[in-house]
Amino acid sequence: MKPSVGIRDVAQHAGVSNATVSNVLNRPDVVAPATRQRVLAAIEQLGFVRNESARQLRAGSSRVIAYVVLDAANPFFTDVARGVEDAARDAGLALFLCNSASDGGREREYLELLHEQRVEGILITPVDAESAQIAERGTPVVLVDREATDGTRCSVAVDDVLGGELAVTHLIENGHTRIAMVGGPLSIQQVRDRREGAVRALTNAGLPAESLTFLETRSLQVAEGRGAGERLVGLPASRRPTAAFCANDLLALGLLQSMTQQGLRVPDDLAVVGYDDIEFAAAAAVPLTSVRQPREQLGRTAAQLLLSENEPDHEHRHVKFQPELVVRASTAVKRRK
Amino acid sequence: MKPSVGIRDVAQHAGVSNATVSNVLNRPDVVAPATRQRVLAAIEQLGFVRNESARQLRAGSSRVIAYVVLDAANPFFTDVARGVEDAARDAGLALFLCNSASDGGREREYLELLHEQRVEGILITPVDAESAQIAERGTPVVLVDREATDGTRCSVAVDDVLGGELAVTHLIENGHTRIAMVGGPLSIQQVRDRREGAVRALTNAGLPAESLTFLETRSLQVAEGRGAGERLVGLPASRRPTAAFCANDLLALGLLQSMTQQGLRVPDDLAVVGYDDIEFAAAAAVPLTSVRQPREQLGRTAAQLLLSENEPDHEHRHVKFQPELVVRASTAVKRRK
DNA sequence: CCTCGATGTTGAAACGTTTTAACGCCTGAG
DNA sequence: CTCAGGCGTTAAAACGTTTCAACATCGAGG
Repeated sequence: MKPSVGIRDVAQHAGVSNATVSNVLNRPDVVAPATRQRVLAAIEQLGFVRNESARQLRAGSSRVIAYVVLDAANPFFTDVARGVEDAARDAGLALFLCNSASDGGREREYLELLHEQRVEGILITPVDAESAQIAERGTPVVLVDREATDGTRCSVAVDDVLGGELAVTHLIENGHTRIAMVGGPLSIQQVRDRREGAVRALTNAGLPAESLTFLETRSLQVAEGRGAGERLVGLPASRRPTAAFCANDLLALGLLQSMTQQGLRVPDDLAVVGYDDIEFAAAAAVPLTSVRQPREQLGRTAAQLLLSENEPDHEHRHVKFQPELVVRASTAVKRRK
Repeated sequence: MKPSVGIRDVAQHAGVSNATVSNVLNRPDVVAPATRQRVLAAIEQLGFVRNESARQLRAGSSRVIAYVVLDAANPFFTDVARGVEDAARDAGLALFLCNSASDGGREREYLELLHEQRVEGILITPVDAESAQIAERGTPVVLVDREATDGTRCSVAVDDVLGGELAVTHLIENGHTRIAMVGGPLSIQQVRDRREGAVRALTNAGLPAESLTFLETRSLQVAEGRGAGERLVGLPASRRPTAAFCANDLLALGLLQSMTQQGLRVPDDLAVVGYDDIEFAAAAAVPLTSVRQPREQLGRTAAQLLLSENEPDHEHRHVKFQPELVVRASTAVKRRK
């Protein structure tokens, strides 16, 4: 069933030593063309596949990096992953994606496995602050979309406070004064930062911090956005916000849907701003104003930082990108009729 | 920097032989409790991490399966992956996700790497029919969302002809007779099958096959759906379809957006049916009628089939699931005003 | 007191590569 | 004719585990 043809079978078949076969595989230029041909033919004929475990055991390096992602179903992360993969390919590395699905247990298991596999490096968007304290075990680790609090590793993040400020400032400029923020849970650093930015925008405009109605959700999924929409509409008209800032686009899409179902118009009855600018934001029936993060660049930079880890004079760095507001129909200024 | 503490360092530190350490790791019950404690303490103290390469080299098995996915950014595939991972976890295996991004070259590279890594098995949604002919190299391979034409491997698929038939029959029952199908490229088997189903539905209803306007797209992305929408609206009113069947939900979402932008109402001016029933389909501003595939079950079954591959009396099987129509607002019957 | 089986532990041989230093051969210079 | 140097090839030693047969140790049964 599995004859498991090895390098020495190939060697024997080609009438050379196994060292020569190894050379053909790793330094083709060093072996005479004639011999090389003979060896390649033997490889083809026997269906030989190099055993990466043995190779790695001896050679040390694995040619693989991994990205442990928080939620593989969130388009934001798949876009980041695309950036990671591009950078990895440029460096001749393959990328394995692991999905922790916001589960600390899974995350730990994958980290353990990846360490054991001796991957070249690990990128991770950790489930929570605790799990970010992953013990250093010899494999370089870079935090993605989180800021490393201590100086023990590199991190790549986006300025979420600024993002929140951009979003809410935009709403204020459009004449809104009663604004809601939808997001949660507050255990997520991002949500806290974005809210802080929102409050700062209000303060800058001379508005009281209380004019921000905070609707906390249990997760950042579409369904939660729908729920928030219902809560919003249930508020007494005098206190009901005229605009909502959502902590991510999935929530915003849910909110949007909820509005439409309840017979309210976006942006006329409620302006909506999302966060992440995922592809579906632009594709929504009412295209969503959103705070764009440089997703692919985030991934690409994280990968590059990871690769620089084993340079001799490596210093851990914390890169922070600036977000950018993308204005679309969901916050168009109310038409005077 | 990397002292690389091995099993024998642990052994020495605990005053036992390396065989005992190995036993603690793999058969804890066989070693005396006292010794076990001592060894575990040494492991902890030295920060030992088992070298999986060496383990695998000797032991043969890798405790990992991989899923080579066609497009990691398509929610359909991430849902399938979720099913795969659940099944893998139940079997004590980890899942590595690899993204071929519809690129035959990447796909080949990943397959090569995975073979070399000696993963326990590979699940793959191949880029095209050719690449489905992956040479058997000792690692079990199962096709996902594709039907294996030859009997050399297992496959898990969904009846796409039936799916197309369900979709278009529904439209016909709602009174539509001029129907468009949006999808492509036709090199994708799924698209061909779904079209075949659409035609069959028309035939069953006694309508001519020509009443199906086929709008071919270059990919199954949102942007292509928007483009198709513009082409559709550009048709002379007499020939313009009153309903559209899209080969997947991404196209349908694009089409939907295009309609709204052009001031047409869904479903009043154009009824729309999608395919896959991804989460965003229900969350769209006009909730999308769609053909649901048992995504997670697809993944789960594929994984189970893969695991059964190394049973002694294994026979390659081809599982085919039935799709199901989910009716939502995008095909609500036109209200008589 | 001897034997036996059970229980725990160990030494050494794999596993399939990569790598290093050495080897033989050939060519051209002296 | 000798010798230095280049080139292609090779034997053998790693790499860090797992596994297996063998080995102590001990208590019980004869």
